[in-house]
Amino acid sequence: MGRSPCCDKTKVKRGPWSPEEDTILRNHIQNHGTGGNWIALPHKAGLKRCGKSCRLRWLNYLRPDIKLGGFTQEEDNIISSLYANIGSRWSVIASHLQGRTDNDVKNHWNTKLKKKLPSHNSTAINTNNNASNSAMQFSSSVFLPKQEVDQHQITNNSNFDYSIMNVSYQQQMTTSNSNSNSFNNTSPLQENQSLPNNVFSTANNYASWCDNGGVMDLGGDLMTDEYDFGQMIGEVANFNYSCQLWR
DNA sequence: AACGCCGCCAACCGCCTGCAA
DNA sequence: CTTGCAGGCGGTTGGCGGCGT
Repeated sequence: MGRSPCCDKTKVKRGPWSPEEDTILRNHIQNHGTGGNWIALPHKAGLKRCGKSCRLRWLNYLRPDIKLGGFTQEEDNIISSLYANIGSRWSVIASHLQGRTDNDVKNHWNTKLKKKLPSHNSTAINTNNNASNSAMQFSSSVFLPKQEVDQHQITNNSNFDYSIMNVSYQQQMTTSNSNSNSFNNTSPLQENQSLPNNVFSTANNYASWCDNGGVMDLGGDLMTDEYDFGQMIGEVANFNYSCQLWR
């Protein structure tokens, strides 16, 4: 038995939005908000559209903070890094890019970045579907290609200090297993001077972490009382790794 | 000029998740 | 605890425009 549709497809308009429809939707949301109910919104606004279609149109196109135009090299780097780290979690990736939507990021990846990907790098790109014992799995569902990074470290003399990952990984596992002893807010960078300070500059994660007083905002994964070493270290490692391969 | 191919991207589809009843 | 609904999300599609022949 299939799922019932969210609206009667025969009674709603589909296809591209007209400027008039955009104006109606924009005005309605700016004057009344979404009302917390997208399904009811088109009826209230006088639109013959499915509620989901209205939501998508607003989020991907009409929102005032939408950033239009091409992606910068820095944005490309962030997308590539995060994709290597967490796979196709486009909403999470988009949350790291001011004014970009998940649809934007997804389209950009599929049409541009995926083609730039070196073929030999294909095995290094993790999705959450191919995690295995050879990958490091963190509590935040981030999978790190340990062997790939390890091997790359050995063969390419990358300046990434992998030892810091081991320390942080063990701390993370210990904490999650014992369900106690929250992390203090000491940056791993402060504990290990061998990691270049500029390693975070592109992704801005370390800066964000400092700015937030040790709180890491990773889209939907807001860490509050404790620092998510696993996720951050995973991002750093993969960022370095993907940057090396990118060259 | 006409046609076909291809890339881009807006929009749709359907599954998953969270939450309220 | 179960069920149903709405929102959120990622995968996919289809239309359009640019470009080459």
